[in-house]
Amino acid sequence: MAEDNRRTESAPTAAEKDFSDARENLIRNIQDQQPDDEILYDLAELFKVFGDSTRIKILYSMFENELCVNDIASLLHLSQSSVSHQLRILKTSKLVKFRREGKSIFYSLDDEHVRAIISMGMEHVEE
Amino acid sequence: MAEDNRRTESAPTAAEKDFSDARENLIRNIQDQQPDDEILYDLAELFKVFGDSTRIKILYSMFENELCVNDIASLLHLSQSSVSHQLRILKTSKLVKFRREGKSIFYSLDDEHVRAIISMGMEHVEE
DNA sequence: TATACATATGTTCAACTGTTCATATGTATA
DNA sequence: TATACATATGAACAGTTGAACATATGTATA
Repeated sequence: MAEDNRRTESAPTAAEKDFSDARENLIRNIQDQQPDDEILYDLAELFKVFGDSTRIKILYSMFENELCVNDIASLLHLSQSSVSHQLRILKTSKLVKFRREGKSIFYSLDDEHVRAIISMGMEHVEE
Repeated sequence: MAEDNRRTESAPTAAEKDFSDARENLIRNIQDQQPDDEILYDLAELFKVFGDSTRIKILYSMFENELCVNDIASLLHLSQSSVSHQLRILKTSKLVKFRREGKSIFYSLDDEHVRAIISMGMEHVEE
């Protein structure tokens, strides 16, 4: 009952052992090189923001122009509330910036990264 | 009761009207230039795949190496099932490719776009 | 300061998503 | 072909999320 019943096959050969040792080393190296969980979490959060078709449409509409909430709402046939909610998310994740002019607030893409990320994604999709 | 009560303010000036006409033109131009909804939907779907920390970790672990399911599971302390489920999603969206070698299946990033998108995101996050 | 316009916020709810567990499929070898 | 290993799949459940609605805040002007 207490005997070793883990394998009915023969013991690993020396070559097999070398291979599996190398594999374990590789895994440990990757573990060490992997960025902190927190950074990868933030990275996922960033992409999550791009990962909604309403937000992508909003971002795309601002690709070359600054727009205010009502512009976007009428442009994309969305409710004002919905646009405002989504813009808040885009502001929070620093994907858009804004400036006030009288009663209106003009939104635009925050930096070139945003454009670059969208463009990269476009290339991948348009294959 | 039937009278026009929409505005108690004065009628728009000529300058105001010009501005609002120009604005409407701008909106129509953007509408025309906007890619098809279907493409923007696909784009959002693509980013949605990047938008999960488990999948990002998996992708990152394959940044420079091909790995098999169990490698990833032990590397990231995830269940085999979870890794397999996520790899299926990554396969479906063409972010990873794979090759079989005996009992194992080695996964790796599908192309340079994937690396580029992750790198862009990293730059944005690491500010 | 009352009114209209522009934007923001809070809440509720249905739909979606990732994980887990159990199980199935595929592959190599004794 | 029986066994072990590697991966895949299916179902159920908890947590998350976007949309809609009502309402609040901020701003300009009469």
